[in-house]
Amino acid sequence: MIYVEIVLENKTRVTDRIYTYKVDEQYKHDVKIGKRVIVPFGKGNKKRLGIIVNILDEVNFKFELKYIYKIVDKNPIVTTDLIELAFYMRDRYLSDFSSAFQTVLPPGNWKDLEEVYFVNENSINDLDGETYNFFIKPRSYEDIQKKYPNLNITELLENNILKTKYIIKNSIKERKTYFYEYNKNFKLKSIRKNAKSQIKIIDYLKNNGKTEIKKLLKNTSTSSSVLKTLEKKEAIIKIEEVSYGKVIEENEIYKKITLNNEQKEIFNKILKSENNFNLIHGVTGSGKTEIYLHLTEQILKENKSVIILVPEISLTPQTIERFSGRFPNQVAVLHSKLTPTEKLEQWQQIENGDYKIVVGARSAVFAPVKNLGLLIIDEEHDTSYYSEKNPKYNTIEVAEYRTRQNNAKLVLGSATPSIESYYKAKEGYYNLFTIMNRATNSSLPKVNIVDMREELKAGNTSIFSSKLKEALEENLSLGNQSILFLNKRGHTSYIFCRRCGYVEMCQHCDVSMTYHKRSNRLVCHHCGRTKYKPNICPNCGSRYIKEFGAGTEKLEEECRKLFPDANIYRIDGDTNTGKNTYTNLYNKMKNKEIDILIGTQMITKGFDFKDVTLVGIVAADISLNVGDYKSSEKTFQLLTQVAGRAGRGESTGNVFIQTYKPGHYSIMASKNHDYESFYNLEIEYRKRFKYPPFYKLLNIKVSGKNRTQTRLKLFEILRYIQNNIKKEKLKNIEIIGPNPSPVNRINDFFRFDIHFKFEKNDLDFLKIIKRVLIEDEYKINLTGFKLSITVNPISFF
DNA sequence: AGCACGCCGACT
DNA sequence: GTCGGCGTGCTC
Repeated sequence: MIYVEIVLENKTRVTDRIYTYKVDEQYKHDVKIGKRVIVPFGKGNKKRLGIIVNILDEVNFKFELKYIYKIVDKNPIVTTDLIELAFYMRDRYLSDFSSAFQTVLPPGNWKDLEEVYFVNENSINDLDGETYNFFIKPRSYEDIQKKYPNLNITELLENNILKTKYIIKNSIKERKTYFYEYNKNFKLKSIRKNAKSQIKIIDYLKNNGKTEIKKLLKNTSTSSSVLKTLEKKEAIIKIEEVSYGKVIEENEIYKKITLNNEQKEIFNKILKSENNFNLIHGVTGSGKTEIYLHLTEQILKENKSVIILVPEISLTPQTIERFSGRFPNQVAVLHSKLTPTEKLEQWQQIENGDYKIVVGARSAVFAPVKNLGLLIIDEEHDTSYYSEKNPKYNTIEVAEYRTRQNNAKLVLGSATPSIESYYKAKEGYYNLFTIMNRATNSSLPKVNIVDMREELKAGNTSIFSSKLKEALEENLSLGNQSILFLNKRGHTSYIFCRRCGYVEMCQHCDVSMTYHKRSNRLVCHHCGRTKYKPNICPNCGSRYIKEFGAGTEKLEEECRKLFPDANIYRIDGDTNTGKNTYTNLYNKMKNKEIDILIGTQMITKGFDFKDVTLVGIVAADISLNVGDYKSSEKTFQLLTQVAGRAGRGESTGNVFIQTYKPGHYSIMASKNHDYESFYNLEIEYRKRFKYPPFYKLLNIKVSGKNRTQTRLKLFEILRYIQNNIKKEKLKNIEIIGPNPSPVNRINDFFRFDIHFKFEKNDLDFLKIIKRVLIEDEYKINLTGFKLSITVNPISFF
């Protein structure tokens, strides 16, 4: 007897485990790991979709197992490597099986089952014509109820007039094309001489071979009924082929550039090194992309595949052009703007080996390439590499796992590496390569810091400092382009004093307090302490203390007032809706139809605007005061990236950073283009306050309709965890909470958090969490509650 | 999450 | 005597 272990398509935590089924003799040779199966499940033997993850010869169960109902796939739809990866993710990120598998399976293949009813061909006389025709196409129960509410389906099934089968709900259909081919074994004599059309078709197919139906009918000017006749006579054979739409336009060739000595050295070292993990720290414009392209070329020569990941936001036509322009017709693209069908088609073509290069956003790390040889993560510091949905994976860790599986090279690149990655490089876990100079010989921009407190003292309360205003005026008169950057995000804003720059901080934690509009209170997300919003500044006594939050829209308004003759263009989440927004923007910039471009993060990635000579960062403090352990890092990265947009052409760029905290180290370091000194300060802070990379973080969030009960539920969970920590004598685990979540209520659900800090190598702690919350050792009743676990959240709160 | 089972009250 | 409300417990 053969047994299979399967993972079910699932919505609940409770049934989220592996189930074992028997395999009937008739399917014995058909079972393979990675195929989907339909199985009877539960007391009602309701049919469920599952995927085979293991095949066994013997098992030891105290009860009788059930037989699988049916095998869905002819061939496995996922490789064992990727199944292994799904298991790894469930373990590492404490997610459920179902969503861990969702990420590695082809898009749209892991959904609910639906039972459909269709007619038995032999019973044509048992139904009236209309009903019979209705049931030629398989119909769902609801569709039948709508059309024929009084039809007795059960009786029709019993009498074998209707049959049923299971389909996957809303699954994506393959695009199919049909061809005809001449059957060589056909005896021509059986065609009558006066059958002109038939002969015409046969002659055509004999001369031209396999032909698509449309083309065949057009070129022979015949009708499809003739084809039907010939098909019946078996003179011609119908062939069905899956066809694919194109996602990438034919691009201009992107010329190969010879690497300079610095780039060449890195290229060679990456290829030769024993260590497969690499980090390239190169200033903006240092030519990292060119190194990627050369590496890709080399790996392709070795007949291996390449995955290139870029942040979703920078997956602009310009980025895609570079790769598809250098490697025409070899590049697949995966990102969120594709339709489900396009996604599936790209996926299938990658799986077929039609494409050896995949460019995509984070989920492309799971692309089913054959023989992975190189995985590149560009802008590796970007937060979009953290998944916010289950499994809440870190793309870099997954990439490490996948490249290790395939003995492939991993290359991370950034102008501002994340503290974690740079630390790993310094520890020797990654090879570290540093490029200090721009490849194009253009120099790094000159960065000016504007102290906004001085502006206020001088009586300037507008968004623009006088220095930035003057610089904009001058740049406009010279006919050059400018970018204004304002990163307005989040719904809660902080409170600060416009006169002295004072920001309300928590007295017990080193973070700024967040203003909650609803309760008109300031809350510390760290310890949960609150206080009233002050009306006068506790530091200087001024009344200029207030909620901060001017967005890009306001900025645009002010800008138009100030420069009525300039061409001003704004791009942010609100304006970036259409498919061609990026292309339009790019062309407008290139044609100099825009003088001042206003935008959020969007404009900082994936674009090279050669003629931009001035960049103004309107409010550098926004990301600094979010009250998170990563806020300094984020600010430094953002400022450096935005500043890097300036002066990529021949003339030197100018950058103005407006801030109320001119002395802050992340602002100082970005002014001086000094990553190293920023890193040295930041890593000390991380060490002292037990943050990554020295400690790991874990967040448990529970939400529920009732405030008190939700809070108590979290205390109950914590109690089990604490007992285990005590039992196993684990040390150095810091517990913060349960506290209300930053946004305490969403959709009438109250949310509470517990945060843990634990030593980075303490796997025992993770095992405790797994036992308590995933394997459910204590049978914690969570009906009515939602539970969410995040391992290594990017933002602690 | 579903679904079946079972125990209790209301109604024929 | 039996129909159905919903609380409880299980799913290979």
